[in-house]
Amino acid sequence: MENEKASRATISRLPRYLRYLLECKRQGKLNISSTTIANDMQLNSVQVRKDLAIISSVAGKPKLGFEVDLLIRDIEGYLGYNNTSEAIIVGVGKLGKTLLSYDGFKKYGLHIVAGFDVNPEIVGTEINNAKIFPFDELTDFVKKNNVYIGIITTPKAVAQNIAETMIAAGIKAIWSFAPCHLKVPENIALKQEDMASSLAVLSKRLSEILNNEN
Amino acid sequence: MENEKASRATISRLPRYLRYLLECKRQGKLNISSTTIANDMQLNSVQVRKDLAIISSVAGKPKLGFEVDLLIRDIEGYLGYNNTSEAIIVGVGKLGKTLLSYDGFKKYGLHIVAGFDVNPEIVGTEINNAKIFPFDELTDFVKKNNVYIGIITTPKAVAQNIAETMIAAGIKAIWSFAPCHLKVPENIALKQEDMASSLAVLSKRLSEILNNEN
DNA sequence: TTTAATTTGATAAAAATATATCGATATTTT
DNA sequence: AAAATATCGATATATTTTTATCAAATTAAA
Repeated sequence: MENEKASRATISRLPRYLRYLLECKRQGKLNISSTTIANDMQLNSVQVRKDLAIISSVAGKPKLGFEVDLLIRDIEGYLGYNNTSEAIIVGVGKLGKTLLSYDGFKKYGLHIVAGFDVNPEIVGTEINNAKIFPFDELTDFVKKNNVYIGIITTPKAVAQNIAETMIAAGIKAIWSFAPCHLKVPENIALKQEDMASSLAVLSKRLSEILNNEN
Repeated sequence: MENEKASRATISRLPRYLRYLLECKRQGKLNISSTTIANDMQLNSVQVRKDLAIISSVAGKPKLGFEVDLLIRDIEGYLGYNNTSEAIIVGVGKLGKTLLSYDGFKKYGLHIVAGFDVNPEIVGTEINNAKIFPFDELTDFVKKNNVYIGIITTPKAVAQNIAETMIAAGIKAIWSFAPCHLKVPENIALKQEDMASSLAVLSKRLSEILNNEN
């Protein structure tokens, strides 16, 4: 269907387009132009058109723009928001609990079906319909339930180990919130949230701004 | 001192270098080569040398590499980890509490000094030495205490409004965890954590992997 | 002391990403 | 019905970021 493959940058913008388009729909807009999208989202309009062309074959009409509903359909389809995939989470501390009880994931087609932890006080409880199991049972669970996505919210000391256990059990995609760099084989998808990175970028920008003002 | 300015990509890698170098130091290594760093961190060695050259004037010695201590000193200095800056957080729900009680920020030179919320049950409490105030008092607090960094962990419906209140009060850098795009003037630093983006990239990679294997 | 090995740092090339230009086209206005 | 206008989509250009190449330099080994 589409020739060119979406770049990482394009993919990371798609959820933003989707949010924007859903808001348009809510406001009753039937059509939207790439120029308008670009203005509102602080992007370049050529970029918007290219991004949309890559994941959708819907053609925009001069003077009118694109049909909102069709774009929503195509982005959701492309991102797989329609068919949910299951995930497990390891480390049911503060952050783990927060993610477990976050309902927004549903929208993104993600369903956290179980948590794992070593703390006996937490094991056996249930958060948002997900049972918390002892860490030992991870391998069995993953194999039995064919889960491909693993989320890591543990202290850094154990994160690498957990990643390896996950991979051995059959996990193919790891989303890590542990403050350390994980090493995984090439055929494993890995996305690491790094607060230190984000903060570095932010505070560097801040110091530029403060310097400019004085 | 340094001619070329660090790119956003370079800056975001610096905390990772630092973590790695601190580990080297812990292991008693005095020197480290860019080749070794690159191997261990799964980067390109040229990139490592360039990154380091931009933020440090320390010269690497052929056959030995760079002096670990000096690199640590320069990265920490560049990132401002020595002089901590204060921040406030708005939205003391699950995520807000998690961030408030996260001790790791200290290392990054960030100190969350107060929280703000509208929920009367939370207002008046204290988390990790930070008092929680009614949202109304934000402007006063920011002005009196000369705080420049604001963290947003509220539902999306109110996030844009809060950003604007922050900016009006004097906040210059906003770190947002709200699942929506914020619009701010150019002279405000903004870093938005977007879980939907991350997840999109991850699950797209996953589907590539799964497709390749079948 | 000479040789071999390894790393740096400068420069060049490549890849990825973002932006600019412009003719063609559909809609609205005149 | 014709003209004006806004938008698309194709192509070209620019910028940013990453990776490759290689001579010069330094250390350790022979």
